[in-house]
Amino acid sequence: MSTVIEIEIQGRDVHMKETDTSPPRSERRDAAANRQRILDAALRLFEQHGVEAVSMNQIASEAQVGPGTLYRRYKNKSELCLDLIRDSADLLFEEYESYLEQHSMEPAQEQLKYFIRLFIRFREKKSQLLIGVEDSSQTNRPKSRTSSPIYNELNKIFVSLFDKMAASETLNADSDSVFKADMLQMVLSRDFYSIQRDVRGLSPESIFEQICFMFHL
Amino acid sequence: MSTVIEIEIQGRDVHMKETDTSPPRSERRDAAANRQRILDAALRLFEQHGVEAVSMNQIASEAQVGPGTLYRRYKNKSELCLDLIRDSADLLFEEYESYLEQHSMEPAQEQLKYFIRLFIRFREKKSQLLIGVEDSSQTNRPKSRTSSPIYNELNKIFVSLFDKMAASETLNADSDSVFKADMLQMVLSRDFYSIQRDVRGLSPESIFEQICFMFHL
DNA sequence: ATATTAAGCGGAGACATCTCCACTTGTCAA
DNA sequence: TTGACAAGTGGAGATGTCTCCGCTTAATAT
Repeated sequence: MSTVIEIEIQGRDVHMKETDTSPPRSERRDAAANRQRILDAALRLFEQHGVEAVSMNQIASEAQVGPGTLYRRYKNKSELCLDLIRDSADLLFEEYESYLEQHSMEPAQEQLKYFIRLFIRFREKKSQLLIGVEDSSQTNRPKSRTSSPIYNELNKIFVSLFDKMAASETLNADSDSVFKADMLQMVLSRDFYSIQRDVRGLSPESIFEQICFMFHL
Repeated sequence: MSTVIEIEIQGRDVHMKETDTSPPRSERRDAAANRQRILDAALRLFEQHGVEAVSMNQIASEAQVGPGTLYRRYKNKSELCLDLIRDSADLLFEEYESYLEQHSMEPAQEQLKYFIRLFIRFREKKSQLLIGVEDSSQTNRPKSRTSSPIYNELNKIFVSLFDKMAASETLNADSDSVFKADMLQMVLSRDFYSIQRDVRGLSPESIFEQICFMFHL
């Protein structure tokens, strides 16, 4: 339990500043260096060969650390991708925040449409890494997708938007916002999105329109 | 290419009769015996330890064949599960056919609802094996889910039903039946269904109702 | 400076998937 | 029967994921 919390804290430290000698026992300097080398190596290999084609072993040896060291930080490739995409994801949320501040009076429907558009752009730009995040490797299957922090952040946003929409509608039936949100995320997930894009041949714009239609937006 | 076709034919032979000495060069007797032993072993192990916990190696050695022999027939565990579930799936489709014959005049909407109910029952009864079918192991990822024969059979049914519904509606907008069908299948897939059932705590009935609501049924 | 100590390291190895290919064995035609 | 041959076999091994655990070492207290 405490372990999990500490790792969480370390992760945030790295994202905040460089020289941070605050009370909660900072990350060892050599460990930080290794972490950076891992991230660099992973990014390089991913760009060169594609996320799917690169193995954890390759990353480890490219970063000149043992496999154990790599797995110590990242339970699997999915978590590694998550770390690599974290900054972009934060940017996505920030962009949405700043939009919200300037369009706080717009109907929730429009806000939702804006966010969906934003997310689809994100998906297109970071497709490779996002796919990496989404398929958790076999061993820790049990919870998988739903447990990803990004999934939950997104879910919170969608639920609150659907709630707002339900509240503003005069006659609304038994629509469950959580169900709707999960469904929307399913539709925006790799599994569905890739089928529509690559198998069915839809453009991102068409997909957006179909989604809006299905969710009455 | 020809290989694929022949395997297909052999598969059907086994499902049709026992002693079938028809022209297209039947399956060797010893091979058939092995196949049966594999199926038996797999079913036994799956029931005892759960699908996810059983490895292809275990199945092979339990069936007293080499790993190569096992993989010769089934590219992965997913295909093996498919073979084990095939009969039940056929039954599902047959049950639907016979329903259709007796309710051919009902609105497509009702027919669709009936089929969804049928499928949810199927899901509940065969959850273990169905999950096994749905997650294709890593190596042949590219196409995965969409390419499963069962996925396509289901898709055909859903598309035709949505088409029928669209036709009977006087004012219908740009609703794409294929998109809807894919979406419905997504919602009935392991990924989504399990979340709703196990994480969100919904009962099969609630899930059914939510689905109907979301698809205007 | 030095000792203490837990974070961090790395690689051996358990176990999984899947391929390859030299060998065996039913089957069929002669 | 028997020989030819394709269908079928099995297991070694390539490659991958992930764990375990004894050793190393940076950070802190003395």
